[in-house]
Amino acid sequence: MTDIARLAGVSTSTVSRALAESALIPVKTRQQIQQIAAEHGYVIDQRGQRLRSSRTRTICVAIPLGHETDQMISDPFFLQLFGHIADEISSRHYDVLLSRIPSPAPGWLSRHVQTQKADGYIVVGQSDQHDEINQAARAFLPLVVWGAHLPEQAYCSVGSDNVGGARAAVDALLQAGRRRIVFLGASSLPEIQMRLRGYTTALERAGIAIVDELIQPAHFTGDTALAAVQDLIARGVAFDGVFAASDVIALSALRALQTSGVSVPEDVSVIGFDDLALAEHSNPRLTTVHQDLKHGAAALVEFLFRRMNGEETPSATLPIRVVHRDSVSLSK
Amino acid sequence: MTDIARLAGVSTSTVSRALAESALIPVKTRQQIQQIAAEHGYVIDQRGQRLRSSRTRTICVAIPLGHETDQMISDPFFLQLFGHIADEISSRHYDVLLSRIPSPAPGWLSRHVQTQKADGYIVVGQSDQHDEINQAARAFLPLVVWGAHLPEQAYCSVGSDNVGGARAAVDALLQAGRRRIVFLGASSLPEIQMRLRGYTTALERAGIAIVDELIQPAHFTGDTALAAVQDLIARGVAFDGVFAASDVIALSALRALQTSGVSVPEDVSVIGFDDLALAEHSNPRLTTVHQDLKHGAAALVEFLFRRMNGEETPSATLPIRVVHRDSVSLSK
DNA sequence: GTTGGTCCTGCAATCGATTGCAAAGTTCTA
DNA sequence: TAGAACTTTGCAATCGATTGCAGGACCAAC
Repeated sequence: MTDIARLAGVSTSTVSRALAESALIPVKTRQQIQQIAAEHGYVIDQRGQRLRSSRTRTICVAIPLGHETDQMISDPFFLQLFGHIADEISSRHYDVLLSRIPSPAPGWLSRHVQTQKADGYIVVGQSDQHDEINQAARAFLPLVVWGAHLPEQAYCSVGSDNVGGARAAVDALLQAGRRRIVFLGASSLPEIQMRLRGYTTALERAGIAIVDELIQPAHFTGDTALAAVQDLIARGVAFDGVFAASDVIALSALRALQTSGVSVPEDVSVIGFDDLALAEHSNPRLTTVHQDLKHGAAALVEFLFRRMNGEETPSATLPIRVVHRDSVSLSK
Repeated sequence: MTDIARLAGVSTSTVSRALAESALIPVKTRQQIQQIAAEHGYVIDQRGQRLRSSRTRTICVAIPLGHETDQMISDPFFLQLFGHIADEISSRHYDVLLSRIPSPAPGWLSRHVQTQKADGYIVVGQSDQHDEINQAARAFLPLVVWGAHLPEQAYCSVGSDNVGGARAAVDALLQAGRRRIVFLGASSLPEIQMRLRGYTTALERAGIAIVDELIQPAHFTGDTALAAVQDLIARGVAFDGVFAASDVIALSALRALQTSGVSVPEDVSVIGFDDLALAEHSNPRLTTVHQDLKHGAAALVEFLFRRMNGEETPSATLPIRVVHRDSVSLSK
């Protein structure tokens, strides 16, 4: 900047103000200086600018992986949500900083915020970090979370109606005449826990007893789901429906059933959760619960920017709907 | 940091050195200072650190969209590649900064580099910015590009064997007895141009004339592909095979054919390019050309880090293979 | 007691911008 | 023509770290 100042025959103050379109500098001078800067390929160094002005024009998207360290960014659900978030942020001319937190140590979020790398934070998935997020949110306003709405939550969250969605999913299976319905999902995660609650509620309302054996853990990567279903079949456990807590898990279940010669949807009907792009193209096409990630991402970013302006925002729960395709039979 | 220094009864120099694990500070003092910092939740402010030390520990992934401004980050191919890249970068404990460049102005890359926001750059797709990238690469070493290997290329690129892959794809259709093969793709992009070259080469070798009418533009978003295929059918143009320059385009073509009552693969065989997760789950399952994005991403990041250490790296072309599924018949 | 060597520690300069304040220059008014 | 009012400019402090260099403390050897 000193060089540009010398070339323009003014001080760095004037250059700084000219490039910032300050009204203090007459339009003519402003244009001259901008011209010189452009000719010499000069752009403002973000390092200095950020230090002095404390604004980074960057949003950090953080993914805590307290529950399973090996989940990757390349997970389809995360990528699809992240894509929409990134589109929203970049259309507001902010940069997107992506941070994967493999094994969150106590205080990680507060510390991360303190590094001043970003003006606002979007945390994707609460993992098992509810308390940590709560604590960070108390001292730092521009923070929104994708996930479940939990009791005693001090932060702003946006997420789908997990309980209602799960209930609708199980109802769809019940309507298809299914009675012995398997639940596949990792109930250590808040969102999955709520889907499990929807599952039990729907069964109870239908007067069907909960069978512990039919509730099986399954991670997002899908491998454990495959094993769980194969194991059920091998042990001769009878079931005629599967509610998978995510589409990736559902696709694994589909594969396990098909390789065991079980026909879907006739012998066993399968319903997923998420409605990823994958679901529409699977074979048979996956019946699933649709989460509107595009609107979810828009809401997250909208709330975040309001918070960066000092405004408070409420949490939001997005409605969901069942998308009927071919993996659930119409009736038994 | 001043506060920590006061609390520890030392100078900021000592605190800085202690937190950086400098050998100048005795282990005991070092631990004491780290202890105090931890207790008070102090972490080094990146703004100051970056300004002073000129290292950001951040890699920027930039996507120039000179060819079609409306392509989004949520494009499945990009997301899948980006996911792998982000995994590689974050496993090296670097942050990932994502920058979408909707309408690249001349000099955008050099300017971006000058802002000092990142230590290295990965440009995904050359778009129509070959010259721009060349120019930036001359002054800035830590820059690698995902894309085609072009003549007079001054930068390091990693990409698939587009010509060979396309030739193999068309050969697969020829072996299935197909003779009137449609090409769907936006030939303004270098990578697609090479796939088009592979297409023409394969046909010429088989002694089949190139029919201009069968070469149709189609953007990555897929909508134009749908329209193009519908248009061909409506105009009564005869064809028995489709080579789509991407899986997303192939899936659109599949949909257009199916809604028109054309059976795949019997009436028309379809082959794609990319082998996204989508391809495996489509109906019929998509025969396509597999790009090994995981290894590609690993190579990109490996090369980038070598370049950040001042080393020169060559460009790489990854081998490719046809994955036979159900959208191409075995023979006519 | 002097010299020479280690081992620690802190002063002060530096990275590249932004901005409050004061001064200089210009125009307007009485 | 003096004084007020306004416009334009630059000085210098500041943001929060890092690091070369000098100096102090301590010890051993002669």
